[in-house]
Amino acid sequence: MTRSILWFRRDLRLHDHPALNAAVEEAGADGVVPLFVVEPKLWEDAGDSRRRWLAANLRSLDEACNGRLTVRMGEPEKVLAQVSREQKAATVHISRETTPHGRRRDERVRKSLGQDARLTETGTPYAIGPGVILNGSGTPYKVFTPFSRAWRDHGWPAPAERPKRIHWVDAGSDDDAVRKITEASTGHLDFEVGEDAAMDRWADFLDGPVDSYGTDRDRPAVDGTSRLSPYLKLGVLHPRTLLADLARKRSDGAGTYRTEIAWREFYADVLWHNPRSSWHDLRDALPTMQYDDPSDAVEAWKAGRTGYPIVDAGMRQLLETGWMHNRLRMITASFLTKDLHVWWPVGARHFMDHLVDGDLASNNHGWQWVAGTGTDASPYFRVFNPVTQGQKFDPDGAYVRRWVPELRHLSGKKTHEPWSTDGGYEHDYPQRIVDHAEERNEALHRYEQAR
DNA sequence: TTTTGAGTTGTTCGA
DNA sequence: GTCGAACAACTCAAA
Repeated sequence: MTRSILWFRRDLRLHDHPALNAAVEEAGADGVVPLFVVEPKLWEDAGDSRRRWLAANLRSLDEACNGRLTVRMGEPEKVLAQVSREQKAATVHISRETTPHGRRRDERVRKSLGQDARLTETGTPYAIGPGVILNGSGTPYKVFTPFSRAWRDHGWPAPAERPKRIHWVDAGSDDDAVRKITEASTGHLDFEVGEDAAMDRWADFLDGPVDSYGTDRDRPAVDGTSRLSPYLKLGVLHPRTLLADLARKRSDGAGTYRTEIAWREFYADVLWHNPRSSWHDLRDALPTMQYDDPSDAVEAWKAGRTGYPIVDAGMRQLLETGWMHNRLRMITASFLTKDLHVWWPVGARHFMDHLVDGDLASNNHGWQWVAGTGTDASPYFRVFNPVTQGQKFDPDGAYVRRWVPELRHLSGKKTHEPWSTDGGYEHDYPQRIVDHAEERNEALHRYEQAR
């Protein structure tokens, strides 16, 4: 008897899944138990969007496993020990997890399995596992560009073939876990659920939009980004699959898109080497920086009522859909940190609570990049001007009009400055909560003091 | 070891 | 409207 368990975590797919292949190869006719463990704390902390997205994709994965997906609720070290005993499984197969929580959890599981079963890691959610790419001195890169060159030169394996036959074994789900997933999976989602839908979206993006990605990705009113982040978050798609297809494209846009994948890999690598950086400043460059406590202004920011159209449009897109265009993530993050002078984890937490694609490494290091505490030792005087950004990247105001109905009577550059337009406020759009020019100076002043 | 060039995504000012 | 320089000085990576 060599039945094996495939413990799904951030790898909810059947294509290009090395750990699945390892499980199938080992188990053969004795079968593979496809298992998902609902961890109570992670489940509660995920936020409605991400919980719904996870639940819906689990139901899709269950279908792909012929209805045999086993879902259990509880602490993984207990659940895995129990299921492996029940099934007399020799091996629990996983994709290696590299987040702080995942690393601690998997170590606990390894201990709890003891002599009864092995925990075998095959692959990671990344093209190149975090920790692999090192510079000439044998230490981790701290700057993106040299990392991305080394990453590209290192290369990655071709996608793994999906096993031809898989003998799935249902080990029996908890009623409680099934009920939680069923309940959570109802309601609207802005993204098509499941692996087939992810592949379709990728094929559509690859068949055209990717070629103009270099410019269109900065236009929030245009559907010019891949919108694959929710799938990558749960491993419904693996970046290796994307990279293999991109290698057949010659366009500049495809190159830019590959660089974005490199950013995802870079931030995972940074987190691997600096687990504390998820919620603490990566660089202690601003030790005495003065921050303001969260106040009504932060609530206005969260609600999309700052009086700055492009900021409000982004924040409302987040609340309404669980996703925000990347250009808006920068603009809104700059507003919280530079215009409201609030410490970045406040904003990072809000994003994690609402983003369907909320990923600790990418989200929190992205926030630190904006706040000036992250990997980029670049000028602290980089303060996004919400009006200039709006006029540059949403020139006719279409994005603002889509998310801020109070401004639908405006068009063109005026959409971004209702205060200088007759009738700009006739539909009760809020007045600006701060003066950007003043707060920019205040931010520069505080940075100067902190250095 | 020392030196040198470079660093995602910006803004403002003045020519 | 467009373009280049200045912002101020630091860390990193590699020669």
